[in-house]
Amino acid sequence: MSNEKIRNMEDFAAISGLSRPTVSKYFHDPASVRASTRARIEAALEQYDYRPNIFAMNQNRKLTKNVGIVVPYLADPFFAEISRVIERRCVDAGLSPFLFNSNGEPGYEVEILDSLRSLKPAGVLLAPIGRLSDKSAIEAFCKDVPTVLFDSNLEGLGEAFVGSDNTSFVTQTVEYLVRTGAPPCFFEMKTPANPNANKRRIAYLEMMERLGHEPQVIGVSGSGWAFEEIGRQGGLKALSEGAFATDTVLCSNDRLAIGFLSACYEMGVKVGRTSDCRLRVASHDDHPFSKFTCPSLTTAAHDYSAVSDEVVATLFKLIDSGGRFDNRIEQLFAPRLIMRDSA
Amino acid sequence: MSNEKIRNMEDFAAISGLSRPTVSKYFHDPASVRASTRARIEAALEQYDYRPNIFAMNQNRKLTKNVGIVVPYLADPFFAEISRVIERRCVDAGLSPFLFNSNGEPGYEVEILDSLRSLKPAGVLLAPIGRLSDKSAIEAFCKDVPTVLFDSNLEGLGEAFVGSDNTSFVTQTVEYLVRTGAPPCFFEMKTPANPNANKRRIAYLEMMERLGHEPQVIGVSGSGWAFEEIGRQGGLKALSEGAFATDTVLCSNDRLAIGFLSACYEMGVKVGRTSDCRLRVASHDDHPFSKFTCPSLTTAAHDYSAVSDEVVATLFKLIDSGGRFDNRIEQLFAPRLIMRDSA
DNA sequence: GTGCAAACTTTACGCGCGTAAAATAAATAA
DNA sequence: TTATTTATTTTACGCGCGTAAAGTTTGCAC
Repeated sequence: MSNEKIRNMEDFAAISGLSRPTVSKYFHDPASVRASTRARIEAALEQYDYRPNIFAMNQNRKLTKNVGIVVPYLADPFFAEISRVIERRCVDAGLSPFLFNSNGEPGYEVEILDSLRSLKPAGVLLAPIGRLSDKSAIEAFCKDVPTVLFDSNLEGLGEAFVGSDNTSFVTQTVEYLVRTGAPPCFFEMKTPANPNANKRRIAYLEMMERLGHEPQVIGVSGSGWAFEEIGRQGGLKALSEGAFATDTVLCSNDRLAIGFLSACYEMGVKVGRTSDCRLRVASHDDHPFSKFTCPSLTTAAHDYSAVSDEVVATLFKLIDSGGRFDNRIEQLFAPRLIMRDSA
Repeated sequence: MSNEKIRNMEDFAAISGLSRPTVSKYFHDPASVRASTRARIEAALEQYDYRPNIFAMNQNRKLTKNVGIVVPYLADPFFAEISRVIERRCVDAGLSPFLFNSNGEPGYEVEILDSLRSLKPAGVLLAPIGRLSDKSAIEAFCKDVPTVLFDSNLEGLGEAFVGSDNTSFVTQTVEYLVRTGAPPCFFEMKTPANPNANKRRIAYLEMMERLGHEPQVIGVSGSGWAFEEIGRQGGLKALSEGAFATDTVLCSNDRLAIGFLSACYEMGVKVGRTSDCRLRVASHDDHPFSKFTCPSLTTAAHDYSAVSDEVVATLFKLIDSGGRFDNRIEQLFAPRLIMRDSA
């Protein structure tokens, strides 16, 4: 590395013996310049490690290379994990991802979208908070900025949706539970924040009917995103009231199940599929911690990798198509049953 | 909202009947203009919801209002939580936080710092990966950008460090465990990623000596950030070998303890402080999930709120001081013992 | 060698704002 | 009232780059 000071692209172009517009073109798309030119630039880059000023770049570009990633609740390892993978894919594709956390607060979600607007992003990947989201604000945003929704589908919003097939989650778990024991009761939040929860309840009811069993939904009260605590409190209450018609409980999601299992433990209710157990518990999501619950949690796993691949691929397609699709695309991925000790 | 199009600050200044430099000054610091002027701008702002172009703003400002927040592993809810609080504090102070996740990869940590450099941030809050971090790269970065370290202290790097007092964690837990039962064995990773782990082991050894008990450190193998799995595997091995000299185990951190508890459960080792239990287990961090383990985990809690307040306050002081302190500041906060069922 | 397209250079302008300097106006103190 | 401080306006320049247009060179096929 030399010690001559490269102050701007002008300087850098000079020392690499090229004109500034050519260098500018290279940074816009390295493949757009001749191989020999590219080599010269890259050699100079090694020597002087110049980087274009991103503010000046983005100021004039009609389309920046910025990508916004917005998740509803980053303290949930599920979102931490998926946003990590998405970020990486964006970087690999030469885009600059910016990660934002709505933290379950619809007002903050809107604020994020507002500040995202001024980043002039090429596209945005948005996992909305859900039921409580300010849909008209999101709709307005999607009109201005090419947006792909993921995780939670808000009907009609954004150019595309990529997520997991909620029905298939439940179909698989219910089928498994019925095949191997008693038909499950369904344990969920009465007023879930996330629309996926509604799809799962409906799928449960349909599946139970199809299999000829009486469904039983136990809705616990509580709001917000402290699902574990809600599951625990609801579990303590339901267990002490003997609310479950069968010995099998299917939780709407793993975080609820984590709380429910802690309630079972506290009340001395042994969970598992062996004969000495009083309850079987299963759930959905394959939360990173579900392997470490006591007992380990039987659940249905999102196809993380497929979802994140597809959500990024869809965004790239969207950007290439100039930010609009003719028709809104919906892509659902099938989950996979993970059998562990709890059911 | 009117439908006249405000294209830039020029237009906006015109409709609010002021000059552009005055408006510019307002956006730089609202308190720097007369109250009546401020009112006029804010009235116009309501009507036209103009926002300055952040790229043009940052291009010329010697000091931007950007703040970088870098955490080593966002899938750890501890970091998700603390970064959330810090982000919020920054927004409230009129700064623009940008959150980055090193994901335990030292190479990526350096990449993040590189791209942060070009954001020209007023300051950076960095929780380094730790032992594996590229210290010379971080040192070079800290020379260029005012940086406050938090969570893990890399000696001498950055202008300040804010974190929890690791010694106090261990002093409190060991004291409690000894007072209420057998002296603890210490369960940790052989080659921990995080320097805090070393401080905790040393504190354990010192405390045991002070109390006149024979220390026993059980170091489990494994690397990376999958602490739960490492704790589980190490736990299974240690339990089956009967490696623990006493009936009390103190884990270096909660994530390890979560894995260890799942190993205990799997092996039918009952954990708790009642007489029918074979093992007591305690730990450190008060991980968001430690309340939901089976049994719930006795641990020592970071003073999240004090740490995040102080880390942000320190950054503000640093920015006000022009990016440098005369002497490197270290601020440690005392943890608090959280007694639950596991010990 | 001719012809031609692609790549490159030169020139020139603009983006939206920061910021400095000098002149003017307004608020405050005396 | 006058002097003084503080705000504001005017003017003017620059930041680092995108990008368009017109001319020049290069590589390549024939």
